[in-house]
Amino acid sequence: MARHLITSAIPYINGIKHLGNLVGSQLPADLFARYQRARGNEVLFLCATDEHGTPAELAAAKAGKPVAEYCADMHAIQARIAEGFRLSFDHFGRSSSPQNHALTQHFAGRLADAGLIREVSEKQVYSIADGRFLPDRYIEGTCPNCGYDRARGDQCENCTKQLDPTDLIDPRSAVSGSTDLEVRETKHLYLRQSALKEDLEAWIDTKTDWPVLTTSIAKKWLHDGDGLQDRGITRDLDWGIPVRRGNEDWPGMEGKVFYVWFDAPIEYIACAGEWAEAGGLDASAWERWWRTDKGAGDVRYTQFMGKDNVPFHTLSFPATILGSGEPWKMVDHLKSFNYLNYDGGQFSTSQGRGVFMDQALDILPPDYWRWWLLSHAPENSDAEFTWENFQVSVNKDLADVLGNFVSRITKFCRSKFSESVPAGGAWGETENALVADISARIQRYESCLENMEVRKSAQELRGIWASGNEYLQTVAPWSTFRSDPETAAMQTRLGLNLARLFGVLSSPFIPDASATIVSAMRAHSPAWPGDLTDFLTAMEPGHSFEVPEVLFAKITDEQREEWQQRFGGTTAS
RNA sequence: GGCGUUAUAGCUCAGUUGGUUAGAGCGAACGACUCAUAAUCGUUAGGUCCCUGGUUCAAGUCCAGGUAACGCCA
Repeated sequence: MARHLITSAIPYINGIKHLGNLVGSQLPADLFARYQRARGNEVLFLCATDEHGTPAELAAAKAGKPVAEYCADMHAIQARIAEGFRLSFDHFGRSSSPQNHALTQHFAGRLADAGLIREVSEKQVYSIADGRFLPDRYIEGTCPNCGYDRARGDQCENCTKQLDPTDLIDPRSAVSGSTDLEVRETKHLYLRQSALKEDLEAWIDTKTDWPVLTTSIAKKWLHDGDGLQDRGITRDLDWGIPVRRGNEDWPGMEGKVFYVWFDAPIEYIACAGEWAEAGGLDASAWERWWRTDKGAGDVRYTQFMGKDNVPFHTLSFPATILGSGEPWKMVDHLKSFNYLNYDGGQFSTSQGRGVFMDQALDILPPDYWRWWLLSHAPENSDAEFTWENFQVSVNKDLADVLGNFVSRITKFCRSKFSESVPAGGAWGETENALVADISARIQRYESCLENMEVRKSAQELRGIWASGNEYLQTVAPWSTFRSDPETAAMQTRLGLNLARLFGVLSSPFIPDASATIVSAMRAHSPAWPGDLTDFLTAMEPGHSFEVPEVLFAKITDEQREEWQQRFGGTTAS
């Protein structure tokens, strides 16, 4: 039995993510996890919320809540939505967990011991009224270049000129509007990524099976300009993981926290600790997934993420792990996704443009979204969501091809025979050919899923559903029935068994509908098909079933138009 | 301004290391069926593979230049 460690990029805490975020990491990771479990493999599937940093603090302030409370609330909301989409995390953790505090401090200590941390003194803008240092983009002022009065400390978005906060005329805090600012000297820790460049490159060179997109991004960062740059791992904030060197204080670093990019990926590991704790297990339970010296040698680790996250996962996080000198499990395969656009533009939180995860679940069941998103996943290039395409795809694939198949075969059997599998007749050439055809299709389906070819696997699955309709159309039991009821019974029996097969095979994509089909067939948690002839004769004559409710109601033109309107945003096209 | 990605049928997209007549689904037209969610099944029609030039016996595929869209960075 293979062992799969699977992680999805961890979503940031401030707000609800849109469909593009969902299809870029969590959803395909869930597909893979569900498939591997269905094949009987051992899976640990982890995700969490990324909770530290300035945006979280500001969002909390805006909501009028203490940041810890805000994060706890938002974590609960994101967890509920994830459940709504049937994301089957073994644990949905939090980067603010005690486990992550301890582990992040541990890594920092190890890196310091290895001589991979250096201290840097730098000048940053301090807001006296806010009582805090301000990151560049939270300082506003007048652009010295074009006179735009709302330029940010990192860049003027009017003339795009790159700025330093000290360049701004009449700078003020974007948090409070206060102009009572001063430049203060502050000390920070930097991870000497440059010293690990050779190790990182050697490691990446071993990953010959990674997509070109992934390795080329990594190589670019390794070689661009002066090569891989050292990176600050601390910040002057209140909310975060206090800077400590392992279990000890870090002189000079009092009151500072680790920078969110440093602690967030470590949460992948810490999350396994949270999972063990939640299940009442001891440390060995999670260490056998993460420590190659404690049983993780046979683990295959796959990460899912959007393309913007690739540098962190190919360089920064591996630098942390390699630099520690400890035997942590490193990623084996890294599946990255492009972006999903919304109706000719980008999803936009500020403009309310596009569909967000909570809204999606308000209007339709999760299977609709899962099917469309996965069958149109932005694997090779950016993809496009349009309501017309969504309506047509979902109606055709789910309602007409799959839903109607289950409906027609169960209703036919009920009207001509009864609500149990009919007896009589024997397979002929057509049936044997069908089994051979579907066997080949299943093999392709499995191989696509194994290789995480998301779109292709959806196509294969759809083809399997369609073969059921082709069969019924060819043998036409409704005609056969008049002259040869025995043969019609055999054809109907096979049709019912096909419905059960589709239920089982579809579970990674559309878990709810799959469960409905399987339970309507009164097939109790059937295993993934092995020998197809056996599988398609499993429901024997006399086995009772029920005719399920309509599996997928169609999306009407009225609904589509209403949603198009509602989610078009303030600058609707 | 630099870098990167993309450009294939009306739409959404496949096209492996260059190798006959460029594929799928949807949409369209026509036909079959009438068990079923006006569903299904079959057939057909649609392409100057963005443009120009080059390499080659052979280019959607490789190279150069251009155009357009998008993204990232300084």
